[in-house]
Amino acid sequence: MEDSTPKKKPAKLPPNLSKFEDSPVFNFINSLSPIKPVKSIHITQTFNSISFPSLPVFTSPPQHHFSPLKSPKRPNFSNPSRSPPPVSKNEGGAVIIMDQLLEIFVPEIPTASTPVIPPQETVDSDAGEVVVFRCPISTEAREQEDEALFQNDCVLDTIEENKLLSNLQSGNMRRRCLDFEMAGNPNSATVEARAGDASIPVSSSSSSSSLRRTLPGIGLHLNSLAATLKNSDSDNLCSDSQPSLPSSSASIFASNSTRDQLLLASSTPDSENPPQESANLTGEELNQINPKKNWKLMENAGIGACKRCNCKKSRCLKLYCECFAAGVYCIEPCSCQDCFNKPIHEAMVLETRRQIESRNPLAFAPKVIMNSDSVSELGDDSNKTPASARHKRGCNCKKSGCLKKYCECYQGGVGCSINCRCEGCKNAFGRKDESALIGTEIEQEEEGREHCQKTIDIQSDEDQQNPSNAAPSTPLGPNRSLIPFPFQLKRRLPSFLNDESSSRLSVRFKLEKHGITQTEPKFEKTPCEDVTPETLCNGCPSITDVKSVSPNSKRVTLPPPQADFRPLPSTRIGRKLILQSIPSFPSLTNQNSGINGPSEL
DNA sequence: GAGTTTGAAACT
DNA sequence: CAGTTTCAAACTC
Repeated sequence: MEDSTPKKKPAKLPPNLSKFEDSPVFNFINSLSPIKPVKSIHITQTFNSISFPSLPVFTSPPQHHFSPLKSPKRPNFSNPSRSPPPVSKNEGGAVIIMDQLLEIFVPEIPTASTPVIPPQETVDSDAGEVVVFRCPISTEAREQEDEALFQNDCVLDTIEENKLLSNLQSGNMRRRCLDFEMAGNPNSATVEARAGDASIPVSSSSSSSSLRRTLPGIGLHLNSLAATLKNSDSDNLCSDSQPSLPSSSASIFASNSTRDQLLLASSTPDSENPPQESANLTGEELNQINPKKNWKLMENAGIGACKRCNCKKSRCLKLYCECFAAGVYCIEPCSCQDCFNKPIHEAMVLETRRQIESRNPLAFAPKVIMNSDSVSELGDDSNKTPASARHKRGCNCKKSGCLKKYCECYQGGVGCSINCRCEGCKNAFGRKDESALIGTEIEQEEEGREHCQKTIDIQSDEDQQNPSNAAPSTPLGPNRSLIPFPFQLKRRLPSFLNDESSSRLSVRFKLEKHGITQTEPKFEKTPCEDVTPETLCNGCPSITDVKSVSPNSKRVTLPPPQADFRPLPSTRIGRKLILQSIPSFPSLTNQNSGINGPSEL
């Protein structure tokens, strides 16, 4: 890490900086701040860097890329996690996420077998940096293996594939986010490539090996996988689902950010390891050749993760622009005019972002926030609508009845809350009036339920003890269980880890798989319903995306409401909303093995 | 694909 | 803080 860091800094940082660092004042500040300034600053020029300053909560979307929600399409992806992870969390989270991501690709592989990412570099550095530098090492090897396994798995299990696909889909966003970050990162060739133009093709032109270097492997990897899968299964899975799914832009954002990190991390490794590329790239290469085509395919597949804006007057420098709001650069597929949201205009983008944040520090925060309690619930079922998830500000719908994507709550896959000023709310995910009922009573009631559920989960957990179950601690578990993790991890790792939720996740997934778990009433009709299985829906998110960034953003990602799952009104209602901006306390204490990454960290 | 509707974002 | 305008996504045809 350090090696790379120094290189970067000199270039970007003013000469004076070093002096400052040495100054007593600087040292003092350093001692006070948990975050190490130097590294973090540098990580990349991405938005994130900027965002950090503002609020921990917001790791800016771009950075971690965490801009989960926006990717509206990805919402599914991101599972709502509980609390917004503080910036510091991200660091640890990043590592974890990586693992999980890998796992996603290689669902079957037992975590234990895989070497864990070396914790070394991590701790202090920013999430961004950490990710970048670290991942390369352990990740690659692992990734390759995973890939191979993955392919095999694909053949074996269709369902699994679907899920994977969904994940991959979300990957689009990641990739973009990744790109975005990359832009900031001097090291990445990608940036330059993009800088010239958003044209993705850049990568395509280069040879496969070169491509690797140029493009972040993960992003490509995801794309390729998606493409590959699509051919086989994707059609089945996503095509329909996506459209219907409410994309939570906000959630997407959050998820995105997380994803981005993942991508970034993974990407780095790829670049370093050309060899892997070949393996992964089969699909990729194809994609690169026809970026547009790929894009289209992905969209069709429901991958929708990729956001495309169509801005004409905002120059993509206002929140009107979904890309900008999500913390990602506009890319070729965008139909925007006079776009300034490109790496070449990074300074402007950052400045604008800064201004917006100055006006509204939460502007780039995930729009959908999770209730602290929700994690356990949601975490289990990625598919299900997070009971406690709610839109940060609430909507103001007058005519849509909160039943269309005009409504941010609906779009985010969450119910309306007392914060909403909507009229005639009919939000399928939860009406405002329902939330109004929120009371301690309900909460208690709910808790009772949860308690029961936990008991069940625990039991099941015990019963199923397998490697995968071990999963409780590790994301590696079954494919399904894995999927949700990445999102959750993003922002709230700490709290997340503490919960049993992680363990429950795996278990629950299994149960669901067997049809054992479902207790919740079915949702009337959610977008995803028709098509699919929960997972898919989640994946499809129109995105989860999260448009953004704050730690929350990660959380933001809400799974699109699932047909099968509808949180009981009581459930949702009962929860208190926690402003994500406030970082949850990292509860490192219990971390069990819950998650590989964290535990190791 | 063009036009309309809608509600968030931005502005006053 | 409220009202108005601008904007682009979502939606409809």
